[in-house]
Amino acid sequence: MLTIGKLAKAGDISADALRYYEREGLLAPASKTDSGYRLYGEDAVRRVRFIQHAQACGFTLAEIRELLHLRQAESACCDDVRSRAIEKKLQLAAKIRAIQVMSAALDMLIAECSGGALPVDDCPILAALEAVSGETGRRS
Amino acid sequence: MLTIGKLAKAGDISADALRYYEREGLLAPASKTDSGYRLYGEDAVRRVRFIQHAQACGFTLAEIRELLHLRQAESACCDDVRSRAIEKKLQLAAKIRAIQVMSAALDMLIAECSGGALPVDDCPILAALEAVSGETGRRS
DNA sequence: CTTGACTCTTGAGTTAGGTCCAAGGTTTAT
DNA sequence: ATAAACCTTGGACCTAACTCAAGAGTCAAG
Repeated sequence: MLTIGKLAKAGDISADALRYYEREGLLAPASKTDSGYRLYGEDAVRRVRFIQHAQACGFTLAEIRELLHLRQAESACCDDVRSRAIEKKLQLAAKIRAIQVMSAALDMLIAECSGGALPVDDCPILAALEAVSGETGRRS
Repeated sequence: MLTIGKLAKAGDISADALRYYEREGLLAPASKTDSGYRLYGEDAVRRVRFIQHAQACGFTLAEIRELLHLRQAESACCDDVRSRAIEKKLQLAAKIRAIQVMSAALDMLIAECSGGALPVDDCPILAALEAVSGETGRRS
């Protein structure tokens, strides 16, 4: 049995975070000592890894809790898990596209500005940011 | 002169958000009536647009405040603005790469699972999430 | 003059995933 | 025996960009 400190070290995570996971329903200690110390089994190490890997895949803690609950439910099948993974992948792709849109907008701004020592009053980037959408920095 | 409600409508933003921008030092009203109502000039519409466009480029409000202050500073030149844009573009690229790493991790999980009606106990995705890093779902 | 729409200030709440702290009890090592 | 290291609970705090609520004052139209 591991105390919270040992588990924290084993999982390279803070004890505070472990208590937070418990509050969030992700990881409960196997038991407690008479004095109230949390005691974790070896499976807790695996569960911490699970949480960390799932986080690295972009799942939120709420989603991870669902995945863990899915594992308990006997009605659930592997497809349920797989579909959640695919859904998350779609979300990530959407996020990437959103950032790419920002990046493209920035590209246009950067392209307008040769980047001299012009005073800021004449900066085409600032002008473009102020202009109505779609208007170019070109002055007629 | 525009009251906050008119400006809000013109900029398609809430009056609360405009007051928030004021607190954050991004947009102050030109004046106030005797009774304390905020009055904005036409330039406020342009400034709201500036903020919105800059946000669409991924700048935070704190960064936008800097851009606006830069415009005031006479020591600043166009290059200062350009370098901020380029820096932001690098940040966005880093964010995209981080999400791509997540996506690739998800890909590996999804590939391991043909997605049948297997009970979750045998789900290779859940197994892989629990495994130590680098270990595949293959059982010897 | 009244009604309804608008605005004011202040302060708190939201999301997510924690971190940090205080005051005190417990265990372990010397 | 006692000091160091550990653990407990509860709550405050953090970021970012707002949103919402309460209670009071203001303004325009009918």
